[in-house]
Amino acid sequence: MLQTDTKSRIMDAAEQLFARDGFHTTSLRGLTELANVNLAAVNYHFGSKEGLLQAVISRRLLPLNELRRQKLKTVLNQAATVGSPPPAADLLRAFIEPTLDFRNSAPGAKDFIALIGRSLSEPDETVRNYFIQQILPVFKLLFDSLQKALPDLPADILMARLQFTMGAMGHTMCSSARPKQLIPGFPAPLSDTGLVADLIRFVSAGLEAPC
Amino acid sequence: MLQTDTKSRIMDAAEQLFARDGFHTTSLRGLTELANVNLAAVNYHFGSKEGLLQAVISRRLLPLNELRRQKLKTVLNQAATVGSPPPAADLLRAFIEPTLDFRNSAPGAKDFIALIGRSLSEPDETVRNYFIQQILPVFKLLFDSLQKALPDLPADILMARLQFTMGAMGHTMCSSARPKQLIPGFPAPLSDTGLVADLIRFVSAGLEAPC
DNA sequence: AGCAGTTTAAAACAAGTGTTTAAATCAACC
DNA sequence: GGTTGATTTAAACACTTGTTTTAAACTGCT
Repeated sequence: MLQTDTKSRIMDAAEQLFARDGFHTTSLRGLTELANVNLAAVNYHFGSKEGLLQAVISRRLLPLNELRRQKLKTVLNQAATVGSPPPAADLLRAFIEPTLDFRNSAPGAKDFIALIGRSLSEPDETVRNYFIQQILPVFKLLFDSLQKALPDLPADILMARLQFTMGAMGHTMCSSARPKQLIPGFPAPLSDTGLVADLIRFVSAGLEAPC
Repeated sequence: MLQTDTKSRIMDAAEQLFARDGFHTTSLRGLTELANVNLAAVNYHFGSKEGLLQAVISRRLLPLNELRRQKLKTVLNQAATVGSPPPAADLLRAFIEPTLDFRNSAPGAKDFIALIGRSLSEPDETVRNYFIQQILPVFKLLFDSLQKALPDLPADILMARLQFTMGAMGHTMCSSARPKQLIPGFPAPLSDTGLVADLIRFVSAGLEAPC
């Protein structure tokens, strides 16, 4: 067999279609056709469509969050040796930048980032719940670290601003995965790397704004 | 007949359900049951489910965008009389604040804001296209005004930061419509008015960040 | 060879979807 | 009061969905 195994082909196709069309809109018939597998293979390997979703999310989110955690720890350790609070911008970079690096790590990773970016505002709780459940620990680490970085910022305002940050991040991630269409009268969008670099500047300034 | 007319009842129910469950996930059977009308009434009055969506969006978005346009013009006129460029924060407030005022203007308006907030990142183009089409003129006005307010900021970076802004705004709008669930370890969220006030501070600082 | 785990194939299942139809009902007007 | 047009009703249509079932074929391993 030259192709990858059935299970992987299903997950790759799912990642692509869930990201492009959404979870509910994607039909197993279209999915299995794209993956070149039999319709029944999904239920055989993953139990259900929802089981497939969970597998698709876990496959990429676990290593991504682990990468975030490591980078956050590095920033915290560096600050601890110097004896000063960690810079907020460095913490945000540690959380955001892996998302970009990650997108180029695997062929389907870009689709995946769009999927979770969208899940933040999705009406359906299926995707969002799996996502939140997996990101919560590292998000908590980010939150606690930022409280040390910005001790004068009230906790509820920090929380609100992190929500803005997640919104900006999610929106950017999933619209940069869409085919870019020039809107007449507006400038061409930045490159992906430029976009993320400026996103970090944007949210850093926003987080440190007076209140 | 004590109740409002059929057409309005359908639109009210649609607004509520499209916002809560999404456009595709909402079935006409559940919708017409909630509205207390016959199943066929939707196709009779609006031609199709999509026609209903378009009507729901236009009903609220047209006056909302008109309000935004007026407020923007006011800021621009005030700046013109003084002879100085308009302050970026005032422009953003003129664009963002009507969204909040609007939410309290009608019983279903809060649902509606969640609907368009979500549409920004929705995979399906149906909702997003109607939304973008209607908001584009006033968005262009905001963009041009901000270029005057921040003449040193390159156009493509301004565009990117407005994208961040829309992301933060949309995410905030549609998650504040969701039933708030306390997450253990995190502070309780701000009130709606407090959230919008801080959103304006957040994006103002972000827009004016050095680049 | 033989066994177990996989994969395919085709079909059917039960349920849900938007839309259409034709008859019934209602309201208003001459 | 009867007629016309708009509206409502219940039923059916054509189609798609996720899932299950049955059987057959293929895989790698001892």
